[in-house]
Amino acid sequence: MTDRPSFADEEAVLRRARSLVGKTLRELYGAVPEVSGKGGFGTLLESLHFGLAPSTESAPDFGEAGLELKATGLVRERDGWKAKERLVLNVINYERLVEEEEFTTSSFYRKNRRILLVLYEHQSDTKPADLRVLAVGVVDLERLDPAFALMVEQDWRAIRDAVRAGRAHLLSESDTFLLAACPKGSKAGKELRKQPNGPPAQQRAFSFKPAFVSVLARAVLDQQAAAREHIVEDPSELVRRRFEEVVLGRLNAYSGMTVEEIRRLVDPDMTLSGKARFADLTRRMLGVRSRRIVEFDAAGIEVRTVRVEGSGRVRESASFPAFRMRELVRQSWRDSDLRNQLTRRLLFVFLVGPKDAPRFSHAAFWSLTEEDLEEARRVWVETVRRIRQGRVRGLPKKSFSSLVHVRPHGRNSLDVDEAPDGQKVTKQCFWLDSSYLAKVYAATKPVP
DNA sequence: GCATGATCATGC
DNA sequence: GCATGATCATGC
Repeated sequence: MTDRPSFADEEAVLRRARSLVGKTLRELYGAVPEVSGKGGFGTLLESLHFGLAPSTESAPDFGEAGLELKATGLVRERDGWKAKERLVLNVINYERLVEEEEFTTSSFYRKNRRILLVLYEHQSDTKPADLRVLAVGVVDLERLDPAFALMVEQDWRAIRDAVRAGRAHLLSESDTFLLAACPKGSKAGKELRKQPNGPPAQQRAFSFKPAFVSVLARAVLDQQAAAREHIVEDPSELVRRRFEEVVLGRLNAYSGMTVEEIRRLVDPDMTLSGKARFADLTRRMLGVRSRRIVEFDAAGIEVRTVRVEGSGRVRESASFPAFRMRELVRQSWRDSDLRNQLTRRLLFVFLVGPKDAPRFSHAAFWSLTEEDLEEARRVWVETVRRIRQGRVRGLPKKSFSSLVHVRPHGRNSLDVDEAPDGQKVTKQCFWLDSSYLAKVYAATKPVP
């Protein structure tokens, strides 16, 4: 039994929630119990502000209003607020999940259909009671962008089917797009739970992936980015096919065609000029023109167009956005922009042949392995070390790693970044090595 | 042929 | 006006 205050309805809960906006818990409640660590803010919020006892019930926190309370930290980025982390929802009961047939009657859906989202500004080295609430709002799965609702449902099915197949222990967060099965528990592998058709698996919870939380948060903040296009114009398409099939199907329809043939089909008016011309073409193959794609933003998908020479060799490495050295040295690997980029799902589009007239080969989704990430960490750590030492003209180059290296990425040599010690060098970024791209090409190339 | 440094065209 | 995605240019 839990001791629950009764909020008569949604409006009563929301009134209570809105009184938080712009404040910290210490401002509202004075001396508060000392809590720390992850979830500290959420724990205080439940007990102090809403009078909820800790609960592991399968029903939402506010039964009458049908609202599940969740808090999430945001950080301010150049182009708006971004979620600091994934939003962890209910723990997955593998044995129950495999029995579930319909999404809308699932325990996940019943618990999380409507979430009361409390957004606070994340500050490192700040006690939970001193974090400031930015906004509150309701995230209702039924009222989301219809494509999102269907993508969440598809992700739920993918996770369920993996558990049905006895693969709960192999679930990875990169298997899905918006909703993931994330490890949950003290230390990886320590908290094992039974799964019906396979070996004991680490405890996992359903979670919204960070990019999706950012989208949800910006909707609550009413700061949705403008001028964005959908890949899926008719959401019913997602009733029949999985999102990745829609994306790959759309691209792979052009397999074997030259870029000129594709250009005539997708947009005869476009000129194939500029260094990013094949990336421009890729967007039109997907049916959009804008660089901002709603579904890709929400799923954190990064598209990279890669040209492969006839021999299977890739000449150019793939760049990531330029970094600022002063920001880089303040980050930890765990929270770094590079790790964030590399744990996203990558969508590679391979063009084969001479640079003036290549043919589209195929497109494939790709995720880096834990081993790859460990190598990226090594490069990142060394980069930070050298910047701190003032060796900003000698950052890890291609010969340092066959996965990731550092190279200039400015508009020209006058486009500079300032090191912590004041030295100025051309803006730099991390690059994913061309030899790695060649490996991905070989691994994903369809067998003729 | 390759590593490294520099830059282009576009769109946000 | 700048970031972005990608290619170009140079020198060994």
